[in-house]
Amino acid sequence: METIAPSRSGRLALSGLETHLGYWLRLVSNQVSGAFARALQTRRVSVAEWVVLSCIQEWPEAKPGDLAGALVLTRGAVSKVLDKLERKNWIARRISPRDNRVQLLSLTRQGRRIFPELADAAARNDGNFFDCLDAREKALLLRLLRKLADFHQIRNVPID
Amino acid sequence: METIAPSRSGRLALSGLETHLGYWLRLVSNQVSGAFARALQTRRVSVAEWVVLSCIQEWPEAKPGDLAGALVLTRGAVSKVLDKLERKNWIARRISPRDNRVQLLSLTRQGRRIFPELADAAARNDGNFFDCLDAREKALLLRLLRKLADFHQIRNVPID
DNA sequence: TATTGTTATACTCTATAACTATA
DNA sequence: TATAGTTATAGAGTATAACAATA
Repeated sequence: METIAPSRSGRLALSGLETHLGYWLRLVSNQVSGAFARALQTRRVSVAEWVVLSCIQEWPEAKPGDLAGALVLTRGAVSKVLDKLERKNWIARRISPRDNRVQLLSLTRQGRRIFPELADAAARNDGNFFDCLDAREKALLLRLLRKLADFHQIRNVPID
Repeated sequence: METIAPSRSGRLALSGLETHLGYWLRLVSNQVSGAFARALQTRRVSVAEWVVLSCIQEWPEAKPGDLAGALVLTRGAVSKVLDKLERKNWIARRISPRDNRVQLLSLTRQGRRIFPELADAAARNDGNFFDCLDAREKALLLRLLRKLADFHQIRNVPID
């Protein structure tokens, strides 16, 4: 059987790509996100649903338009995610008393019950992944990431 | 106009999500990847095409099956990316003399000409993004990311 | 029989843009 | 007219599984 040249480390050598910090960031980030997405998938929840649910939990009376802005999604895309969450009976839409065009979103009783379960799964996923770093290293990584986020004024909530 | 509560930093507050390192990793990673994807898009190139092109550049005589393994894609998905690159005349498929089922991939003359241009765009994108960190911080970030990648034995090449 | 690559099909996710209803 | 949310449509990207050629 013919094979491509393996690198010393066991990882396929890609010197061109590997020299970039962005490459490593993507490699590691995709692994964490992928693991979490799979954890959610066993509960038939998409990452977008989880993020939207979190936002509604965090911002009582959030409006679909606000979510679209924060998540950098179209209003149409948000509308569909909300449909899914509503069909699961995790969120409710009610018309704003101040403006009949506007919806105010909230968690239902079921939504408030399921949220901490998913949040725990997220925390466990995060914990498992980063526990190979000691407290100092974690703080360092967080500081560097926040510095990058601040510098580039990243304001949106990442979805995928 | 009604609005959701803004945080001190200007970023929407999401204390539940924000406490996780994975959140910040995803936030920053998505920003770098997104910027690069947009840079590629102006040249009508997808990230998958770029990654596959890089692999073929790096591993002469790479085979589609190897790429599927390295990129964690199905052979069908790889086949389609190769179709696109072949239609652009950037790569060539030739049958292995040792096994008629196997294809050996290579860059065409055009592919060899375009590759450094895209690699430069990648380097510029990376440079711009991380230049707000000094050399020590960059080295530190790289060390932490590689530690995570090593610990979790991440071997695949990230695509999205 | 097993393997390599291709293809038909379906699904998910998202954008664009037209639409409804309010303001 | 402008805005909030919905929906019809289309496109990208990927997986599953059946397929053809070869081993």
